[in-house]
Amino acid sequence: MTKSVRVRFAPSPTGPLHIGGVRTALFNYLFAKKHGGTFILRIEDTDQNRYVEGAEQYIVEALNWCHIPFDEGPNKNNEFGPYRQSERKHLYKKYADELIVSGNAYYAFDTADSLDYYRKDHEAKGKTFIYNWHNRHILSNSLTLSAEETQSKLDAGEEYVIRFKSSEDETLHLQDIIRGDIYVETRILDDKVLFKSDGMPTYHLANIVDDHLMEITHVIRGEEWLPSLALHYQLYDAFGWDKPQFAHLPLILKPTGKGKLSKRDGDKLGFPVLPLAWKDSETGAISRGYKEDGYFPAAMVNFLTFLGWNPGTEQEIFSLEELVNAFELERVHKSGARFDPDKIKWFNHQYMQMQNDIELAEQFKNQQSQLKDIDLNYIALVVEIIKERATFVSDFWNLGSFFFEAPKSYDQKTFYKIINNDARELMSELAQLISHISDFTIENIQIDVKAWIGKKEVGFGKVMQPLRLALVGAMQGPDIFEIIFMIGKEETVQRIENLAQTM
RNA sequence: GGCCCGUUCGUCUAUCGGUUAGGACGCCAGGUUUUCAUCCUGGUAAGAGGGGUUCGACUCCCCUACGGGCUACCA
Repeated sequence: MTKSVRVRFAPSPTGPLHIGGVRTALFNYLFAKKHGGTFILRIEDTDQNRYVEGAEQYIVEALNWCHIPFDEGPNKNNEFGPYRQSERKHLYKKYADELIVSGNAYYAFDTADSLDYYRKDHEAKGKTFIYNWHNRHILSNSLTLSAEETQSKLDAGEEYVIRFKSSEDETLHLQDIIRGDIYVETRILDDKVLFKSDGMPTYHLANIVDDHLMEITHVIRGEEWLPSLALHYQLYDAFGWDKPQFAHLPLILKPTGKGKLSKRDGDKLGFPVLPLAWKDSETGAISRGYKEDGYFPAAMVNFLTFLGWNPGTEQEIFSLEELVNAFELERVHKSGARFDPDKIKWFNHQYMQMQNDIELAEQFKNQQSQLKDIDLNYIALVVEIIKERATFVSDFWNLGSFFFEAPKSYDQKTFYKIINNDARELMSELAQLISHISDFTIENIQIDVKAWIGKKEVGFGKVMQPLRLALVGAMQGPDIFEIIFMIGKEETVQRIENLAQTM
């Protein structure tokens, strides 16, 4: 029997999760659900200096808003917990020690200053300083020091780190579900710090230990981790543990220009890069979020899934359930994908059409104070008419304010175009006509008005243009007879008379 | 600089040795709407370059160029 799938999303709480992180979480979720597995949230807060208040809560809220909740994580199904690495602190030292005993790691006493000096010195000579086999024998560590010296330094409470003893001459064969076979020479790898002088493990140690303890079967993470894969392989081997399978996701790139999408791009480029708005506690600056900008979570999830993945068919609109069924890691791309703010808007427009009118009406009502006393069913009828032209609920008011209140002004250009004695007289007559329509249905209004225009032998435009101006205030909006029917006889007559008077 | 990964229309992508290289976003045009938008139809536009392998390469291999990532006691 194969082990049941267990994947984890392991962000570090250094700020709000951005859209790239959301996609990593999403692919983990999709993969887990596709295989009936478990999706775990693990908070990698081993760097106390970069910890940001509220970040963890943000991550949880973002996942929930996207409807990709985790099955195990902080305060949820504690079977493999705790899920914050800071709360697992006591665990890691033992494993680091184990590696020292087995000869796979060693104590290093080099100060940050001295390493800094080496790096700068090498850089000045056009070389790169790498702490590994070629120079560890001349640096200050338990490999160069005698056992007694090392022990006395330790006893004296001198600061130390524990480094992995990377092998000197080995070719590692790494395997990635998305990228296939990768070969790396260990001679160019450095002896990464596993355990920091502050008593915390580094990412590498904590990650491997936790993935092992939490019985993670598939590590799905961003491409930025690919260079670390060699180290992680060596770590698993050093512990004698089975490795999970790995999949490194392509990065999301800026819409234009160079490099990967960063948190700062959003405000700079005029679109959100965050799922939820975030207020920086230091600067007070607020970064917009997809939620607050009016995106439907399902639209964002749909769009995000198609960044670096596709089902191989021409279908683009997928519910989350369909996504789960169709998702395959093997079809994930190797190369980075540029983020396209236009396309996510298009997705939102598509999802708008699938939304329930009453629910949209509720949102609309909550956003627009003018709607406070308007019947929800009437708002829903308006929504039904105007949503096909809308991308966001916030578009509704501009698209259909005239369903709720008379125009406050008239479009100047159109007004001067249609103003003449003819029009004024026509409008007065039209108001009369409409006020006498007894069975006020769209069909009847249309038939009567058109018949009247035909009888008057004036062009349709002569009547329809001022009529639209009277009702809407501008040359835009849905079918005129639909508007007349919606706002009702009295209101229509009133608006036509208003225009006539203004003329 | 070093190491690793990548490279099909402007963008997201299909293609897994034989296709008029398909779809979507955007853009342009036409139609519908006697308005605007939506919508519909059509159009624009691509295999980085050079070598191989092969009867035949977008597809396989190599080189170059370009892009991306990493190169911390950060994740």
